[in-house]
Amino acid sequence: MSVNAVLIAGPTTSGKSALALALAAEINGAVINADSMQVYTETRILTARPTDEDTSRAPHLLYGHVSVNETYSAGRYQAEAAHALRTTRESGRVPIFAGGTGMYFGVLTEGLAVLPAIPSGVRHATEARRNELGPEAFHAELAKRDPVAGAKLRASDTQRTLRAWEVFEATGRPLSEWQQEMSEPLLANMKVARFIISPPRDVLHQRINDRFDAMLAAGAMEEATALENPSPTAAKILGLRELRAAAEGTLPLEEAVEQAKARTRQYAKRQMTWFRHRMADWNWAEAQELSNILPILMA
RNA sequence: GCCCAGGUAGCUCAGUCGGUAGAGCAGCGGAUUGAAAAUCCGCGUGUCGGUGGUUCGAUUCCGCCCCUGGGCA
Repeated sequence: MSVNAVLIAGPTTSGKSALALALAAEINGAVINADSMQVYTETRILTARPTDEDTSRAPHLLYGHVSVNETYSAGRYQAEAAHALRTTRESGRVPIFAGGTGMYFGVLTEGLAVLPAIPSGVRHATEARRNELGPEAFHAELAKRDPVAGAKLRASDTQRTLRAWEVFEATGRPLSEWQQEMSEPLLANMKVARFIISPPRDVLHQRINDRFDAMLAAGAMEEATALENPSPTAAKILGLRELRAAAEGTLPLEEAVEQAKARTRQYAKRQMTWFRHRMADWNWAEAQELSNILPILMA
């Protein structure tokens, strides 16, 4: 093997996890998670996390190690992935990163802006401020503190305007300045093989629909309703909102299921947009067959 | 069999007093630097059931046929 690490990305239900497992067994590898939602402990079904059977066949790192009551972030992923990478290499195994979160792959291959953690109190105060002012006035206030962010972001972009505001609030410096300095990519100076598993769209949609039905049959409803106070990050798990609404009786189950499936399809589409434009030079394969990637790995 | 109501975008529907049509959802395209399974931006994709007729022109008016739902038998 001439590579130090393997990256396998793909939209949800593309079969990337199964491929990563098969590859790990083949080349003495360890699978490291690159998915923002599979880190949560209590939501194995809803996030389609690898099973115990899977994890017994090869080491799996950064899966299900975080409670849904905790908030997670790209920054925390950077630290944890660095550690997982080190221990895996020390054990003599090949690290195989598998997942669907484009931004986390960015941490691996491009780095992340270097800036301090923002205290959670600042985030809460920032949200309260935006609610108080309304999106337009909040955006106008932001532009006074951080003109670059003000010009770049729309008032309607809740998430990014909040982020820009809280960074300025906590550090006294505009986010755009912090972003000038990037950390070293986790995989800097390593020989890396990169793959995208990209099934045809109609196949993907069929699999998404089927998988959600399977999740329900496997107890997704019980899993969703059992969660108490999921953090804002965990609350975004697809299907969670819909199933909880159904359990509360505010949405018919059939509609909840349709909405959850639709949102999953839309997510897969966003993933594909990212991959097409940010990972255009990766090795693209339609199916999760080992034979699609082994020749390239061994070359 | 007869009487109503309806057949318009993938779905639910609006509309055109005759000049080839528009909303929501779905879908498609794009952005993405610490909540990213999030957040944001852009785009109607259509034999207006079929067929004859009237008309310069029919999705719209008229006839017939087909289909769906309800009622009467």
